[in-house]
Formats: sequence, C-alpha cells, structure tokens
Amino acid sequence: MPDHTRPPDKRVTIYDVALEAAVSPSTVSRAFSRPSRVNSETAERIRQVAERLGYRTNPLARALTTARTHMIALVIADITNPVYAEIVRGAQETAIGDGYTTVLIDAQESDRVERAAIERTMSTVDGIVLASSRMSDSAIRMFAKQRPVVVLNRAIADVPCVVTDNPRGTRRAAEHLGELGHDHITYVAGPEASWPNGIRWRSLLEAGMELEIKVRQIGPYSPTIEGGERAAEELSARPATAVLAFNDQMAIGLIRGLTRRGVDVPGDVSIVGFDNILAADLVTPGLTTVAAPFYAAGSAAARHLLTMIEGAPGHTGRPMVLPVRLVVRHSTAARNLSPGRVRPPWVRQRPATQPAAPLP
Amino acid sequence: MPDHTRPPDKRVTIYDVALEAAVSPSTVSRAFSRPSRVNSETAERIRQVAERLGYRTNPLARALTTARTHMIALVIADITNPVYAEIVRGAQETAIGDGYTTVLIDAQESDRVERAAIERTMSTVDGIVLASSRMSDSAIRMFAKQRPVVVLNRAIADVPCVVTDNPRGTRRAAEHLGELGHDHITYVAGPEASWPNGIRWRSLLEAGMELEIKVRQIGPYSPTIEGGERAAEELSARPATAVLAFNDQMAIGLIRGLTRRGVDVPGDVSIVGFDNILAADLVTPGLTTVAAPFYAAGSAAARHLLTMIEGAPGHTGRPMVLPVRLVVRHSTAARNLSPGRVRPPWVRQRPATQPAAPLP
DNA sequence: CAATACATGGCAACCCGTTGCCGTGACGCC
DNA sequence: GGCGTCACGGCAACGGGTTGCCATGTATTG
Repeated sequence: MPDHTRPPDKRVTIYDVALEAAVSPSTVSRAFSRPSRVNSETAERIRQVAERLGYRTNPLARALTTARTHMIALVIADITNPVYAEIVRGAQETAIGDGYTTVLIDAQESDRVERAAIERTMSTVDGIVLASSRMSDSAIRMFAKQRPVVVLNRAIADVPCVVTDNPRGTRRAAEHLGELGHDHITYVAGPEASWPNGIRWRSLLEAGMELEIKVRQIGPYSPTIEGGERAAEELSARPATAVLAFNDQMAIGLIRGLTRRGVDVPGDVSIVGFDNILAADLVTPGLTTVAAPFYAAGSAAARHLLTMIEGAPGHTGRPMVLPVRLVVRHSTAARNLSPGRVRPPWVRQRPATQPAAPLP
Repeated sequence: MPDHTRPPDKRVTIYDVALEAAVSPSTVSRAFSRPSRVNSETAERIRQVAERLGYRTNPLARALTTARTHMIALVIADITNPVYAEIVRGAQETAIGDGYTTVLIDAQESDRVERAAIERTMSTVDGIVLASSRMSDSAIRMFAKQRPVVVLNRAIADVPCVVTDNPRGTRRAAEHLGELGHDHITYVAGPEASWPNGIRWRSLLEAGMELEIKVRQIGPYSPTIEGGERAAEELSARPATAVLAFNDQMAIGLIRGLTRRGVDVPGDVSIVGFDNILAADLVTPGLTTVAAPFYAAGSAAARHLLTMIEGAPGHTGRPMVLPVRLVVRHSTAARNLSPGRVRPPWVRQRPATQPAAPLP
C-alpha cells in the first residue's frame, strides 16, 4: 500500500492537487480564484481533492502576480495610549470583515521609528492607515504616492483624512470652563509633531477670543501621565485656575502632580482632558474630558482605505469629521472666589480677577 | 534625449538594475543577499545603481523561494488590556532588532476569532507568539507543528513557553493578606480558558493549606472592570474580608463596585490584583497587586521564537519563568476587629473569627 | 611551468500561483 | 449540412527574486 502522507515540511501546492485530480494546475488555480470559469462539477472535485490533501493557497505566491496581499498596515503613535486600542479594534474588525489582515506598527512617538517601519512594511501591504502620525506632511505624501494611505487624527491636503471634531471639542471645553466662571485657561501642550495638539491650541485661541477668556500655553510635554506631572511642576510656578490638557493621560498626571503639591482639584484648579480614556473615570476626581468615537474612527479609516484599495479614488476633499462630546465629571468646578475662604498660596500670587460675566 | 524616468507604477526590479549595471540579475540578487559572494567593487557599483534607480527588494518575491517572510505574528487575548501593550513593545522591539516585522492580532478573548486569524496569517509569517491564548492545548500543538510557536502566559508540554511566576505571586499575595490577619481569601476568577486563572486558583489553594487560610472561589467573570463590578454584586451576597482578583481590571471593578455599595476598601475588604497595570496606581485606594515584567516577557518570547526560526530547536523543557513581586499599596489593610468599631452589615452576616495567628 | 585552488559571474531551474490566449468539442441556428 | 457561439480546459509566459552548478580567469603552490 503506497504511502499517501507527504512529508510534513513540504507544503501542498496546486500542482499536487492538479496531479491528484487529473487536471492542469491552471484549472486548480481557477477553481479557487475564478470558480465561474470552470465546470462546477470539476470545481467541486478539485475542492474535495484539495481538502483531502490539505491544500491551502499560498498568499505570497498569489500576491506576486496579483499585487494584492490582503494586508493593511495600521501605524499608531503609541500603543501604550489606550485610545489606540479602540482605533485598532475598529480598524481590525472592518478589515477582517473584508478578508484583510492588519499589521500593527507602534511608532513609539518617534518619527524615525515610524518611517523605518513603514519603509520595511510598505511593499507587503495593500494600504496604510496612519493614526496620529508624527511624520512630516511631505513624508506622508511621499508614502501616499506609492500606496493608498488614509490619515487618522490629522488633516493633510491631497490625502484622505479622518479626524475628530477638535475645534468643537475645544470650544465645548472652553464654554464649560467659562460657564464655571473661569476667565483664564491654560493649555498644556502635547507633542509638537502632533496635529491635534496644534489644532486644539488654535481652536482654544479662537474660542478665547469669542468667549472673552484669556488663554496661554505651556509645554510641550510628553503626552503621558509623567508628562502631566512635569507640567504640574511648571504650573506651580505659573499658577492657573483652569487647565485644558492635550490629552487625558496628561490631565491625569496633572491631577496627581497638583494634588501631591496640595492643590485641590477642582477646588483650586479645574482640569479638562481629551479622549475620555477608561482611566478618566477611574481617577479621583473623575476627569472632565472631550470624548471622541475612536472605534468608529478606526473603522471609518479602514473602510475608506479598503475602498481605495478596491480601486475607488481616494476622497481627498474635506476630511471626514467625527462628532465629539464633552463628558463632565468632577475635575471641573466653579471658580472659587468666596470671600470667606482662605486663598491657597496657589492663587495668592496673582491679582484677583473679576468673575467672568455669565455667558449668553 | 531619452526619457530616463520610468512610469511610477512600475516597480524597479533586479532586472532593471542588472541592465543598468551591466551584470546578470543573479549578481544583483547576490549583491544584496550574499554580498560576500560577489566582488566588493561590483557590489558597490550595483548598490549605487540600485540606489539611483530606487530599487527595493520585494520581500514577497524573496519569501517565495526562501520561505522566510521576516514577519512574526503576535496574538494577544485583548488589546484593551494594558498589560499587552508592554508585551507588544517588548516583542516588537526585539523583533525589529533582528529585522523582523510584527503582525499583531487581537483575539478579543475569543477562541474562535483567534483560530481564524491564525489560520489566515500563518502562511505569511515565520513564527507565532501566542500571548494568553484562549485556544485548547491541542489546537496550539497543531499550529506548533506547522510553524515555530512560543506560548506566553501559559505552559504546554512540548511547546516552548514563557510564564511569570504565578505560584510565587499568589503565595506572596496570600502571605501578605495572612500577615494582615485575614484568615479567609476569596478568589474572583477570570476566564476559564485562561491558563493563569487556573494556576492562580490552584496556587491559592496550596498556599491556603500551608498558611492555614481558608480559600474559596467565585466566578468566572469577564476579566474587565465591568466583570469586577459584577463580582462586587455577588460579593454582597457572600461577603468576604480579603479578595484576590484574577487581574487588576477586575480588582479595580471590585473596588468601584464595593465602594458604591458602601463597603470600605480596605477597611472592610482588602483587595489584591494581578499585573500592576498603570491604572492600579491611579485608583483610590491604590491597588495592591502582583507585578510581573511583561516587557521582558514579550521580549523573551520573541527572542526565543527568533532563535527557533533561525533553526535552533525549540526549548520545550521547563517553561521559562519570570520573577514577580508584590506591590503593596492601599487596597489592603489589617483585618478590622476593633471592638469599639461598629461592624458594617458587611461582616455582620458571618460569625466573628479569631484573628489569625501571627505567621512564623 | 604545470597543476590546483579560489574568486567571480552567468545560466537556468525553481518557488507557487495567475492569466492571456488558444484548441477542442458540444450546441444552436439558418 | 455548414457555420458561428460558447463552455471548458490546457499551454506557457509571467511576477521577482534565489541558488546549484558550471565556466572563466587569476592567484597559489610544488
């Protein structure tokens, strides 16, 4: 009796199947990639033989001729930041739904690491989602010329983009602080290479004008809890009563750093963050923050990328903007001006200011 | 003047370079893959021509003959869980160091999703790290027969494994609670398919025997904050004074759930978690927990996988065990038995027990 | 100076599918 | 009966590198 088992290291190819099914390799190939092109009975027979032999089509060999690997790259700035978990879930799920595999790349907040990783990966993927890229616009455009690219959390001309409504989120935060009587807001900046960082600051400037709230900026700091703690140090030297932080991690670092210094949040300082990460609800006091639909953002970016890969022209007009909302917790409160209260050293350094006029 | 620019959609191949450098394609190939095999001057010339033409070797075509894609898959149970961020960083960094790209797969705590993803990916990667796999031992062994596999956070015979010292961690937690006077410990279980879940419970049983502490188990619950909050419900019905939770997320959920019900942590109940995620230090009270070196674990797993890929036999003897340590914060305290104190309804349901004898 | 070893580069087969094109036979239609 | 269509399957040429083997020329050795 002949040994029908093949050595385990040898992969089964269409040629093996063809031999066994007594057809040509091309017919086997078509039976899988273009079933309509082959007689349904033949196809069925081939499929059964393939099954019996344990044949799996080799995606690499296929990719060589079709120039489709059915993989997309998802580059994120920092896997340590929980917002990316949502983005990854969203992107991965829609990719899988279309039969695509996601290659995740953590750029570790480094423009260099990011470029290198993309260069290594680019030729093996059909397209790229850049979530919070730290690269320059021109570098991104260069990649976009070679492969379909969708940019997330950033707007670049001529490249399809998905962003959250930063201006509106910032505006809402400013309004909220204004309503609580704050007439100064300090923006604690994140990475300079971060696009949302820039737009949040500019939006705050604008909102400050309209709402008659003074704004200033300190930073940049690393967009981490530690960065926030650093910022708390500087804030001791240049006190504030209302702070808008680049993101929740920094906001949490601020709360910790200030609290450790004896500053009461929100009694002495109100703090607002961005992103509404899970931990925002865990800290004491709970963090008021601008929430955005990151799962949807990841999903939308992937969806768009996939349609581009399928041949649709990239929608490079206005970026797709996702709505945000302000989640009010307990890190923000009315500015404390009650005369009986002993002013903490915190605000004693500055001349007292008038309570802001109630907003229209 | 002839047009030397090539159409942008046409990729530059070794044939183009060969033509331009007046050598054969095989020499170009060797200039890159086996430089010692070709005259250094020729190699240099080829490299310059390649540079000028913008040639990049196509990894897919290379993989077709070498059967090496220089990609490894890293499968994690839940990207939402921050411990995996560390693991990913560790694995990715050592992979990159060796010129490998990491394909990350989020199994979403689902054995089905995990299998499907691996099946789709297996043939395009050189090896797989399974971090906290939820699949059966036999399924894992099946994959291990087809590709190098290293398992993380789990021990399986005949497959190389990297684990943290769960028995020791559990033991330290039990000792700590014992020293605080607790003579009962409730284990709040995580997913049944989770290997650490099983071993932690068994280790607790053992430690309980030796330390003369009674133990019991409730659950399983989802290994998330929400799961912990669920567990808090059940804990109301069956009170405890000391709890060991499967992981930090559950422990945090417990703290929140219990606190909301008016139970004081650690006054009424001491809580210990596992993993020492960042949030453990953020909640109030700070969470006492068993810390493990996840970055190192990810790195070690990748390192081991890479040596296997390079042809070394997988070290399938004893699993590699990484040390752990107990991080004591404020979620654990001496069991409160002071006579003057009004017992909360919490412990009133049970007969008072003797304070545990001081441990040797 | 002959004999041998070595460095270098080319030829051609191979990896595993995909696809344009052609041949064959069955069928329908005038 | 002659002819055009169509379904089906095979041939062979890719895609872009890799590699075993051989040919050539040069350096080494006795």
